[in-house]
Amino acid sequence: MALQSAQNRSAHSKMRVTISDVSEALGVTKSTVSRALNDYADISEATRLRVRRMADSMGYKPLSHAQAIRTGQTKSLGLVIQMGDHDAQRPFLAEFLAGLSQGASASGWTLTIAASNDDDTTMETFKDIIRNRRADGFILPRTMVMDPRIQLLRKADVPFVLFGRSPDPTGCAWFDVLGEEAMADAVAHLAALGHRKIGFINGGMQYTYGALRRDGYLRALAEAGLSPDVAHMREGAMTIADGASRAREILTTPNPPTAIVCAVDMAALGVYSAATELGLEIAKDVSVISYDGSPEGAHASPPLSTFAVEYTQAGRRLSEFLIRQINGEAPENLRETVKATFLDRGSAGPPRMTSEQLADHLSAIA
Amino acid sequence: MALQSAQNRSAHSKMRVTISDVSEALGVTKSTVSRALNDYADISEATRLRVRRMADSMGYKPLSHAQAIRTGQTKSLGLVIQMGDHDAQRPFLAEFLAGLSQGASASGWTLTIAASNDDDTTMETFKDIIRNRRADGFILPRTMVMDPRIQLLRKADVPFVLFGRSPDPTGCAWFDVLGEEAMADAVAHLAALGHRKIGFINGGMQYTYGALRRDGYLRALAEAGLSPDVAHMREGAMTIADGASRAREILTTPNPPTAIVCAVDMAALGVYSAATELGLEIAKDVSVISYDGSPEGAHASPPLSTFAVEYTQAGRRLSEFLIRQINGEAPENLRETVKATFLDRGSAGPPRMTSEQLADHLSAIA
DNA sequence: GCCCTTGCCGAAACCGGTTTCGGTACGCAG
DNA sequence: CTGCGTACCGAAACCGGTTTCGGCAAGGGC
Repeated sequence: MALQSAQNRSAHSKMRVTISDVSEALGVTKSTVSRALNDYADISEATRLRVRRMADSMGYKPLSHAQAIRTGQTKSLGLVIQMGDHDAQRPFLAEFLAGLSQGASASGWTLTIAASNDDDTTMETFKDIIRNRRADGFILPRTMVMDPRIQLLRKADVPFVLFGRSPDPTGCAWFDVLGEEAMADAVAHLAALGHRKIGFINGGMQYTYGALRRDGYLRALAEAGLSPDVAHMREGAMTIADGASRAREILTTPNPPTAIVCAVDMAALGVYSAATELGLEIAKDVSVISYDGSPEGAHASPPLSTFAVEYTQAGRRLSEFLIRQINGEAPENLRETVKATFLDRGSAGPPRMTSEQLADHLSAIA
Repeated sequence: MALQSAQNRSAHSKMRVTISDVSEALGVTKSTVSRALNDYADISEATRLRVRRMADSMGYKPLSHAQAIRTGQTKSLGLVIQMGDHDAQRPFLAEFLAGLSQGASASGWTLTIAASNDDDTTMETFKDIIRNRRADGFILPRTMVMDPRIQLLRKADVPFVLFGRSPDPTGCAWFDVLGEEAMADAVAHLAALGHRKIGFINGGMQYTYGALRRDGYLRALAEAGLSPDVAHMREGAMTIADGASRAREILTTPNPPTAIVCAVDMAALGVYSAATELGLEIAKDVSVISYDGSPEGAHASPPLSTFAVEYTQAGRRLSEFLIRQINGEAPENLRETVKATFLDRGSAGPPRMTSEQLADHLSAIA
């Protein structure tokens, strides 16, 4: 009945129920309702309960915009997608967004997104969102070693969480997948299969994962008693074309590796095409293990063995962390890393030839 | 100087400049400033200009949340991503979002997105966003023949635009790509190459594009003087697996087609795997033309000939249309369709064998 | 010269919340 | 019985805008 009277109060039949509706139904002032719902100390437990119940039964939910003008909090998380970026992240975007959205809406928050083309507009986009208070904090995917976004948000004192880690962790919360562990596991796996020369094609070194994955590769190499060979190491491969050219260089060295570890799936698919071009068979002549768990890899032949990242989980944790940070928790306590899960799909096998035989085979074909 | 005084007014040095700052700087009331900026008729041209200039020079921009509580308009567009959906749309999501974001921010609007898993939560998500006024209107991708989203939004009287057309167009604005034209062009192209039997693998018939693309296929077949054969037509193929099983069925009929038109790229990639499995060579034994322009198709071998859709443009137009509709324009005037652009990448060639020879070849192998 | 529009702007209410400031009632000590 | 602190809630200001209402002055018709 209280509900009905509230609904009939206005000419609009389908009006929202406001805080005044609740307060009138209870015979108290809106300030009491507000403070009761926001757990102020000067509200008696009995009143708090009465208000809670009535608000629930009437289906009252405060309008976030109305709150925002006083509190300054929009209850929305910002995400700026950089389009100029290599298309490496695109296949995962849907999952990532789903995770972010889930984590946000679990606390009644929403997700505000913007896209930008180049780096300049990216920073302007951030500034614009901050100025107009369209978001209370930001999720920063693809953390870079020198990240202008971090600098900007630090200076503006706006909360943010990283998908990735940072070399300067002060005041940074993050969620990340241990790419270095994956690279190390990949090397160990290949060494156990009998490979003695294992190459490495890294991704962009401007990202913080670059150094991490390289170190993981080098560490596992050492642990396997193998020595690194700079002739078999390349970096900056984010696309299929990148991976193909790097692989061609590596495989045509005098002592080519019989296996290649890739930091990103796209580069691995480039290795596939380079191998085909050179007359080599993946998993037999040259083994490949990669990282990302992208669907394209599953459809390649042979299917690409790769370390899969759960982007939905990452998104969920990131928005949760960001909300908690906005609500006052220390960013240092909001850090989590998880391991990637290895999908052994068949692109890595025991070496059919030694490095020498492989070199002979290649020169014979050419 | 006006700017400085405004900034120094508060203890917070980096406060936004509010409407009061502007009005004080001009010696008028905020109501005058508000009406001047909103083009009210009872403001003299001289005053309007003075206000405009001062607002610009001070960098004043109204806070959308503050406006929202009076006007009810959030100045944000809603998009609900359905994750349960087939992964067909994922590769394009980034471009689509970028377009939406561009179109929105061009008018100072933002994009609020949410993800949902199943159909039930989708509708709840819509209701939730409407109730809490997180968006003023919605973009509906993947229009369905019986679309519960349209029903809901119609009843709630919330503006929306379709990415796709609707069988019940009353009150609907849309942007769409002419898939039927693409299918027709594909058939004509294949017929010109000499194909006499051309199969068709359609996508989901619950979507409005299903009937359209089928009709386009049938129309072009008739125009080429060819008769349709139900044995060579399948539907409901949205994934690689779907396409593969449909292709297997079609190619193992007594008089198999020498070419197959696919409504979606994923299905076409399924045709690839079925063909490989059957010992057939794409573009030689069986030609394929598809639709979507997905990146996966470009990396297949041979690269997939497909009709590409410009998702960025689609997104841009859609948010533009939606904003204009929210601002009062009639949805009937906000409709646009464009043609897809054919990317001839080599998966369609002249038939190496006739249908009969193909059938013999297949039975010989088996 | 007077009245009545019309143009233009200020004053104040309003939107839906939050927060500050007092004031009342009560319990308890002196 | 009085004084005082405390628990609890109402009144009102406030956030940053929009919108209604009314009033003043200039202009036009008679």
